[in-house]
Amino acid sequence: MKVKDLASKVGEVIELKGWVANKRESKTVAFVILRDGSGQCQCIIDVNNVGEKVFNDAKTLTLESSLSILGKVVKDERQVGGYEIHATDLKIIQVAEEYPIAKKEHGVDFLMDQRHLWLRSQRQWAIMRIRNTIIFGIHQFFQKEGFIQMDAPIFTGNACEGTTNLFETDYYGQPAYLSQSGQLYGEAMAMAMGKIYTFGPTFRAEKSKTRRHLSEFWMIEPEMAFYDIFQNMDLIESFLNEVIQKVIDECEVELGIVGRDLTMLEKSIAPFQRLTYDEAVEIITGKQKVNGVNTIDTLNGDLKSKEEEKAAILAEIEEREAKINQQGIKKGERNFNMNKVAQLKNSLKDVEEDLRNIPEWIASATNFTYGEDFGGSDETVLTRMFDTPIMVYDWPHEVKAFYLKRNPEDERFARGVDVLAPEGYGEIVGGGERETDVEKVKAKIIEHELPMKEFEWYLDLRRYGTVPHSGFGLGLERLVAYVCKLPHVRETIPFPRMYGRLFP
RNA sequence: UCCUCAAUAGCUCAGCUGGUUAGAGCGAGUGACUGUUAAUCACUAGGUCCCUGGUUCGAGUCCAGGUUGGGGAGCCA
Repeated sequence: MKVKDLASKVGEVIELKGWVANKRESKTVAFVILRDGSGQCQCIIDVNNVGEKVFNDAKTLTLESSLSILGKVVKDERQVGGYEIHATDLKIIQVAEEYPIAKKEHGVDFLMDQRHLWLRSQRQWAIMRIRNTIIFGIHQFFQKEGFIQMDAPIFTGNACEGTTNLFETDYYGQPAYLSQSGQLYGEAMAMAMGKIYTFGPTFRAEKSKTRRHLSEFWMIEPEMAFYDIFQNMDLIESFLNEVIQKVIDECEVELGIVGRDLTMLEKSIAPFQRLTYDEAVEIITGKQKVNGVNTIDTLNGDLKSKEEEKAAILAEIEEREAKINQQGIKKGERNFNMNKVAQLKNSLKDVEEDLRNIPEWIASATNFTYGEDFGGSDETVLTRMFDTPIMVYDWPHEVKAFYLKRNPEDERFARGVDVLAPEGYGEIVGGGERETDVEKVKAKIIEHELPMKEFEWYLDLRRYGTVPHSGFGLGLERLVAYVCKLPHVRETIPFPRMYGRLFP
């Protein structure tokens, strides 16, 4: 019996197995919040129903102790989930040692050290379930569309985008790298199957300490024969729309737990804004208005509202500190206010960081040099102007990967496309149409100073029945972070691997 | 690799311009109270103030170097 199925068992006596998520006790009655992986439910252990012995056992329960409870399901609107259990019996499996994660705010480093336990907390539980729904939704979408799932190798000899951010391993005496993309292999498979997608881990040794980088992350890379860049963009659009819609439909409870504001997420299910690089640059630099406003004015407006927000937080801190210092204040109320102040101070730090950043974004946007790739702040500035994801295509070929096709109308541009998620989440998809002409690919390999010999097999794909083809790569963790509106990708994967962290 | 901020009790943090035996809350333990939802009351036990060196009569506090972590840049998904 699982907590999620209680609705169908009202009035019956059932057994639940799980862990103590929380406990409150008094002389004659104890309240145990039991979590079983499917949800949480309050169990009432009344000495009059279970007897002295069982009640005394219940009193020994600590946080995260494991147990099974027998009891009657009772509907109670006050409870999370709407039901509670009136226990008739209880079997303790283990009384847990003192649990390190308390019911309070913790620091990131501490929580990361306790990741194996942190996963049990409600918020992490919700994120992992949303991740699962997204993964399943991705497979469903591609399978429905007739794609064949393929597994690209993880050891690879090809360093397709330079070796600086590759993990090198010893492969029977020769260097092998951990894959940073399965795309080249995906192209080969697409020539065999028509439409394929990879779904696997990728590794990048970037010594990045930012909210959107991991050293090990999961990437989904579809590759389609006979698709041009515009068909590619159509696919990206319907793909993301369907996956996000599935999460909205199926993860209402989980999205509620992570505190996701659905209005923005719902707005993103729509045709995406499509901009060429040139158009995007015009908007970033403020020369082109969007709905009557330009980026500079928008950012200055943001600056103003952040300042108001800061003032409001400061006022609330002052108010609550005054309350704390009042004579004769109840201890509980005092603690409550102290906790609030601690939270407020944290949000103050965030607001102050925004206040420092926004002027820098304005400066970086106004001074943007045509021809360069977008930086993190440029992406933020651009996405700030729209509610839906943005697809930027036709990039200056110098800043893009060697395998991208040039725009036949204008050779200055490569047919790459980046999808930028709203709300500051930046690039979640990178893709494009691939070069089909063997000589042009060769020229690019030379330009990028890549070892030609190792790419001979890739060139074969152009020698034997080359066709127009396109594909893209989606970063799973970035998508999860965006869907959940998390401040950092480290919470989107069970055991994040990033610069400076290998354990647990 | 660069810029920037931080490191004090198991946890979250105070500790002002260097000055006796370093504080609070949470958590833990004990007892009382209670159909409770991080909000009752009291008591108790918890510290190599990250490391090394320096300045000083005196360093948690100042300086230098290091270590670890946060945020960001670059690069990317």
